[in-house]
Amino acid sequence: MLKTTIEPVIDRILHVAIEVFAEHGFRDTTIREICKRANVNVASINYYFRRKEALYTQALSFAFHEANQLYPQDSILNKALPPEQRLSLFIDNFLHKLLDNSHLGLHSKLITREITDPTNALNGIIATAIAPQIALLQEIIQPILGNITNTTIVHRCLLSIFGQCLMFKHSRSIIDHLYPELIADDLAIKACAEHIAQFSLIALTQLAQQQNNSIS
Amino acid sequence: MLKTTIEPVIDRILHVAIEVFAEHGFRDTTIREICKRANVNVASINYYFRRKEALYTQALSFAFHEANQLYPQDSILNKALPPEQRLSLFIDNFLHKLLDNSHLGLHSKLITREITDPTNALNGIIATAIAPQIALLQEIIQPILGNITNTTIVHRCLLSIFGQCLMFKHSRSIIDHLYPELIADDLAIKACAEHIAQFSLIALTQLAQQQNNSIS
DNA sequence: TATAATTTAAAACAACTGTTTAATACAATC
DNA sequence: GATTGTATTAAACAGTTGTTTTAAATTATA
Repeated sequence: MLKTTIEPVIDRILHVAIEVFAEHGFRDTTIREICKRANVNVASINYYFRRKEALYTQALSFAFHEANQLYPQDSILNKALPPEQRLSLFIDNFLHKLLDNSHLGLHSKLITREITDPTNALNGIIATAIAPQIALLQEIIQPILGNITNTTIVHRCLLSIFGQCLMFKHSRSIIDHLYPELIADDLAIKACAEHIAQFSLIALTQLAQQQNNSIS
Repeated sequence: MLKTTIEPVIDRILHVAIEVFAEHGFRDTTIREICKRANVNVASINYYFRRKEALYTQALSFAFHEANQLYPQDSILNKALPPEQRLSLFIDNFLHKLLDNSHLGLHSKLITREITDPTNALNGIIATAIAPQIALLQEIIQPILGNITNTTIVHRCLLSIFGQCLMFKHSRSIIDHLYPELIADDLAIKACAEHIAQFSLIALTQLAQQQNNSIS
């Protein structure tokens, strides 16, 4: 008897799991729902993954891996570029990752869920996926901040930038309701990314300048 | 037989409900857990509130009401104050509301949950509680933005400011993990509020100035 | 082909869920 | 004091959950 796809059962389960976990979260996702969509028996989950939690953890790793492949950061990593440009590229890349409406959108939704309502998997995610991104942004803005080396201040600036981006993801329900035109299409998203980059660059530059003035 | 408190049963249920809903979210909260903590029979919920959803809705309204009472915005509403000062006050008020560690912290957690993972109650909350706050911030920053009247740009600026604040709530798990010193105590929170105010004010002012230059 | 290992399937299990029932206790009113 | 409306209780109901069992089918191996 032919299956609906040639895709191996275990991959089919993982793909569907990302989908359903993203939609309903870990606790509200039922194994039976995943099995129904993946067209496999409930016992298969236990056979391949032992427990629901193990399936969830594997789905998360898979999501990160795929997200990094679909939105590469090569140009951002290029240290030869001026920091202002790298900042723009970083924000644009990050925002598009967050607001992706394709299959990948499920990934960022899954990760967002893990941040706002953590499970045991969060620590691993912070270490392997989130911390490196923060470190990258810090490396980018440090030259802009110039003489500002106080870590607390730098951290606050990092959060200011990430906060502006994540707003579009974490408070999506409100934006959809009040300002849907802001994220209507790819062009609108690009404009938002440019706004955040401009808004942040102005602030960072001016903060650095004020620091210089206070020293001299 | 004496009850553990003199507080009426219905109030006891509501208070405990806020607590448990904030901890576990609507769907993961069980009526039995609420009843256990409130020391009432499971049938009492049905007796007083008919359905779990009705209890949730009432708990949400109650949370907003209490939050507004504990963190009044009188000074912010004073239109005689300069907009720069009102902006600082607004951000400080908002951030303290978000990061309150007392009983009220449960309220903002409950509301945050509703934003990131909406139920049917969201529409009502946006209309009665969220939209007015956004309108207030818009009223405050409009004078700073000066000639910038393009609504899309204004909306993006609003989101930039709210995003910086909400970062501390929505991504609390990450901040607790990586930068716990940023929100260690009331003083640290106040410093964060000042940072956000300064960061935003610089950007808003400069954006307005650039607009003026491009016109002339 | 015969045997073993792997994969799928249906059904059952035990625990938990929101909600309802039916019976009782309590309070106020007549 | 009997009666009425309110409040509380324990138990049951019907449905769902993660997980396991047991058996059948499929595939690989000898």
